[in-house]
Amino acid sequence: MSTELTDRQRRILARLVSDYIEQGEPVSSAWLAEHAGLGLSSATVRNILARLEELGLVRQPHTSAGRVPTDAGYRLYVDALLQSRRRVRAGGEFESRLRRSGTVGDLLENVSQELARASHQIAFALTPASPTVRLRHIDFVNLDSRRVLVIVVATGNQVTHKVVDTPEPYDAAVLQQAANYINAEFTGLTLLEAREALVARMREERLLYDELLSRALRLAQTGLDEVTPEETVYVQGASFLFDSMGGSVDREQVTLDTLRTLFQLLEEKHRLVELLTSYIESDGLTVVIGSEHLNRDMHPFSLVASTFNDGQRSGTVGVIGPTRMRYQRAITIVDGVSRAVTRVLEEQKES
Amino acid sequence: MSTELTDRQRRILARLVSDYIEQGEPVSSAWLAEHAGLGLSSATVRNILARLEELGLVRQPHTSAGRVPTDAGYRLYVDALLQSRRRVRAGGEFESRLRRSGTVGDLLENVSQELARASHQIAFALTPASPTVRLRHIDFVNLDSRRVLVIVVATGNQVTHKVVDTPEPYDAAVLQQAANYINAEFTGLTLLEAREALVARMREERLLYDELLSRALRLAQTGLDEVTPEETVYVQGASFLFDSMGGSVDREQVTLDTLRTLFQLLEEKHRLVELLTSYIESDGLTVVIGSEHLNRDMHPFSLVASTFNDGQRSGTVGVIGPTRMRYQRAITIVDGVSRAVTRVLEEQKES
DNA sequence: CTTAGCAGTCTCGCACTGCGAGTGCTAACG
DNA sequence: CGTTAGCACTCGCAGTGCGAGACTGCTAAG
Repeated sequence: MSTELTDRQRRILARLVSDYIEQGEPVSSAWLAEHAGLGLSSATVRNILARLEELGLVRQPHTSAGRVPTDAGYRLYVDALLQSRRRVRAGGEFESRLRRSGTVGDLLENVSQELARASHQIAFALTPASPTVRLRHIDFVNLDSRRVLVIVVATGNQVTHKVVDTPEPYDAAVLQQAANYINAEFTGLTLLEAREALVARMREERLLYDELLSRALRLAQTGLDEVTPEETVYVQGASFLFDSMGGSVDREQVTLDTLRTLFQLLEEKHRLVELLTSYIESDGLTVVIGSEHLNRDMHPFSLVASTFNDGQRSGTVGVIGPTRMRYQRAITIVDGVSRAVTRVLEEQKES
Repeated sequence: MSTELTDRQRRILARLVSDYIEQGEPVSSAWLAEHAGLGLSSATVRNILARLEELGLVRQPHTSAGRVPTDAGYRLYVDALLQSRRRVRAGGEFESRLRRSGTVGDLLENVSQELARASHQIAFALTPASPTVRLRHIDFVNLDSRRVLVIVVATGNQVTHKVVDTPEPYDAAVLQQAANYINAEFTGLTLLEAREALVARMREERLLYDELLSRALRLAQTGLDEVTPEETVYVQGASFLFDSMGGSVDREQVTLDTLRTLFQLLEEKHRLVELLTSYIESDGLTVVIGSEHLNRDMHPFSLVASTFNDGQRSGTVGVIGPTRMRYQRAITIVDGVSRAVTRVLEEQKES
């Protein structure tokens, strides 16, 4: 592993991986000799392949078959891609559609749809619960004697709501007052800051013994505590996964069982979020290939993701597909979309 | 088809269907002779089966195989089940969880989860856009000079929101006033009624030339127009579908391709809604079997659904599975859950 | 109408085979 | 010493043939 590859080895490997990705069949030495562009005979190529196999970069499904990349082989290939990456700006038509989405939710939904459509793979977009999201507006609606609907609007026009049980009944006027108070005093703070400011204020007000205000404050606190904007995930294009298991059911590494497991994973939002957030690298594009995943269920699959960040809100967009994935394509698309998202968010922040 | 079946034929058919459902293999005449409880020889059973086959109720996959029900066969079986139905009250633990869900959305999500869990099949719950839903609360949030976030709370605590473009800027005070006005005057009306009342009021107010109020009213109207609570669908348990294609890939009628098509259908919410709402019968339980579906893509599958209705809001819950489904079980579960939903909604309406 | 018996049909699993693809090795070559 | 031609060898794969087993439909007798 530690051994550096010669240039020739690298080129053979690259060709092998990309041909295998396109064709889906083990690549033979003869084919490489003829098409790799180096003037080599198949015998020489065989020697090189044997070496690559020793290094764990390729393997043969059975004795008399061509070579197939291992996850490590894909890794080298992808790393090379990432270095010589050209940046492509996503279609302007798409970006203007993004610009038109009113809320972060709409935006991410559009993103996941576009990603799935363009990459023909399963796509996701999420924005995790962020401590830097700021309060924009709050509202209380009286439901009955013991329950109040709390509606919180955060930056990004993210609307969340929750019904909270209250120990004592409130009447509409108090609710209105509480909302007005918070909206006047605390908007622009992060949710955490708002909560702290609220607690501090309550301590002061206690001294004043203003019963009404004090109760309003208490309610406001409960509301803020419970209605934190959650992480939201949008997943699109699940049906594309079926493409990855071509006609030959048993030959491919993606079996019905692994597919099923992945679907289960996708259905449990919290597990999915956990998985994805663990890959949010400091910045930029991440590719996780097959067995590099910590999660066993993901071993047959690769993930191409990119984080976006406008300083206030971060998030991840990307695609999931079989390890035999068109990485070049996926990387270009994900990168382009992610940049578009960042641009759009930056713009909206200014306004 | 028009011919009435004899009692014996019915019993044979019922036994055949239920055994096939349990075992998944074509049922032979010998097996039926021994286990059907009628004191008949296999030869006699064969005669009966031949007759049932003429009637299109059963068929044999190949010459020397046992019989398998056709969709028409399932239909007869299910109709018999529906007549002699015993009602089972769903677990109280589940019902109390339902009761705790604050909004209609939460409730339906809980329902779909419970249905999937209990039936081991893909489950859905939806409430369509309903003209009888009433306005509970409205709120406007200023975003920038041209955009306003409108938040509508309807009965059932259904919160919907949308960003609307406005031709002219509003300032916060106007928005506040507009919201207050609508909340004071129009809550309790259906959305349609509210809209009409608003238009009528605008005509009056125009005469008064109160610029501020008139603009507030206009905004309110736009808001109500655009933010109609949409139908929402919750789907759970998609991964259970994989169970329906047991090991023998080619024998079963559910193939990879049909599965794929169904997944595509499930992903496009609007198509799914269209499909499901078309089955909302006047009342009660509906079972749609295989080729009875209008939609070709649904032919390999059956659907068991039940509508609920609390007078104000209607909806549908149910499950989807292969035509070889445990109908008895599915019907009991869906029926129980649907009744539980109705009860819970009725209770909440009173309070 | 029912039933025993029987011939006929079709699937399934198994073993066998020939073919083709592709490799690894070896020996010769520049 | 790297490269290459040649060759023997290994396997997977698809096709074939065969026997066993499972059911049926039919017929003739009860």
